[in-house]
Amino acid sequence: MNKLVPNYERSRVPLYVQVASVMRQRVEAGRWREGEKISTIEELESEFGVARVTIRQAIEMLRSEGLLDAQQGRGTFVSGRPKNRHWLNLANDIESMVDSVRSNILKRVYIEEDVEPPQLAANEGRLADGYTFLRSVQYNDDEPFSVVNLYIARNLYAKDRKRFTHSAAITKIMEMDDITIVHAPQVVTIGVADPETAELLKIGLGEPTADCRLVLIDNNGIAVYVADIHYHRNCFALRSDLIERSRK
Amino acid sequence: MNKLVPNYERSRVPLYVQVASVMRQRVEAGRWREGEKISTIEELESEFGVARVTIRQAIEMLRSEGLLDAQQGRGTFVSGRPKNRHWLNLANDIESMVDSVRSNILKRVYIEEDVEPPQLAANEGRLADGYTFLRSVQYNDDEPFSVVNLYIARNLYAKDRKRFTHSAAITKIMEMDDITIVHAPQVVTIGVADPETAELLKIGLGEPTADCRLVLIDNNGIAVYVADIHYHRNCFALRSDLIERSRK
DNA sequence: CTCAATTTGTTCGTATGTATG
DNA sequence: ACATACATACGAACAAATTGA
Repeated sequence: MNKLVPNYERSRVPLYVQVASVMRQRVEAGRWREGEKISTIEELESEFGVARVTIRQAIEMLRSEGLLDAQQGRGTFVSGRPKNRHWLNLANDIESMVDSVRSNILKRVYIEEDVEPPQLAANEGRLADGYTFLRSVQYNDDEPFSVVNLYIARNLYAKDRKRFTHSAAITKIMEMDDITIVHAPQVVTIGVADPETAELLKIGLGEPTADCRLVLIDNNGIAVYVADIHYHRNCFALRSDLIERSRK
Repeated sequence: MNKLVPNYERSRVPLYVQVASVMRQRVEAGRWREGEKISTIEELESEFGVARVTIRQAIEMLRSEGLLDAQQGRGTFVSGRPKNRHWLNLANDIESMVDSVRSNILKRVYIEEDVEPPQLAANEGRLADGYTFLRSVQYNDDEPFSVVNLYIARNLYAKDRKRFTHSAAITKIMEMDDITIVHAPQVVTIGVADPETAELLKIGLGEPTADCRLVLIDNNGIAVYVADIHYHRNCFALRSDLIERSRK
């Protein structure tokens, strides 16, 4: 008993929210199947070591998400599964990256020319003379799934303002004959939503996101494209095959 | 004003924790430099649209983490940066994967023979006759950074119980002459810590983790190795180069 | 040195949320 | 449903430390 209280101390999130997280994962992973009757409140009570009301609050949360359905006298049943899980596959090579963004619906929310340059890591090349900053949001089915914060070298942007304003920059850049991209370092980490990102992705402040940093470096060693992309964690996945990858 | 309250409604995490997350990220990203004086409490109050006490609670959180130092009459200063960020590089090919786990310090916490087989996705091969389940925790500097839940085909495990019990399974399998691995599909997603994982990684229940699913498929199409790995989000990073990758 | 401005620290009262039994 | 306890959040007032005119 009382298994969770020490964890509660660790995370500062309300207990019933923690309990709800675990139960949500059980539904999602299929440990609790759709239509199935889950454990009674009393069983859950003793399993999690929390009070009855706390379990009820957690169930209420999942009920409002459409995952559970509690019926007096009968029990609590799984009524649905979370949607939109991991349908986005982050690209592993530049061709599929270009392919995947070609058909994206995006909305530019902010553009500013001649901004402070981004900070570059050791392997991310050298700074261009100046940058234009673009922020856009990608939508799927009217739901936002990623926010792109992008620095493009000023001279590149100047070549086709209109195009960069209305469609994905990476496609345009790879099509340019006079630019050769020789490196494209990418780093994927887990980050937290800042106020702007939270607002655009419609998630809570401080909630986790999949963060992707992608830089395109031309044959002069200049970082002509520097992107910080925040993906909604529920639609993000990165698939690869370690064997196909290594035999070349 | 009152910018955050709608976000608060979205996430159910205490407001001061949300504010602390944002401020922590500012320190980490270098927007607030080490030694620098940050905005006054009153400025933060109006920026975040929350009460004074809420800002103070957030600052107190970061103070206890060693990131901020508030001095009466002077202001609040950045006193350090978060440690242990992204030092683990998830492998992109099987050789570096084997290399990286060779020197790992791990602790087996649970072994069970003849368990229920894991559920396999479409591209993850066919089930072996039976499986042995192994759970281990990886440590770095006495800090846990990943939990590995592993199913090994029973016949493989039987070949060298001792070895599988005491060191990394993947190394052993790749060394075996009579087994040829032809596919190694890997999927990386963002998950949440269940009670066992939270306990082993010493994090809060429901906190995000980087989840890696790795399957080794032999030349008969059998999934001989099925791993679900949960990484501590703070030490996880996946680095690659989209260009080097695509030219082979 | 003193004074005023600035900034963090502390406390009160109130309201609501969370958790237990 | 109820009683109790504690956490969270607000607004406002006042105290204490620091700084510079």
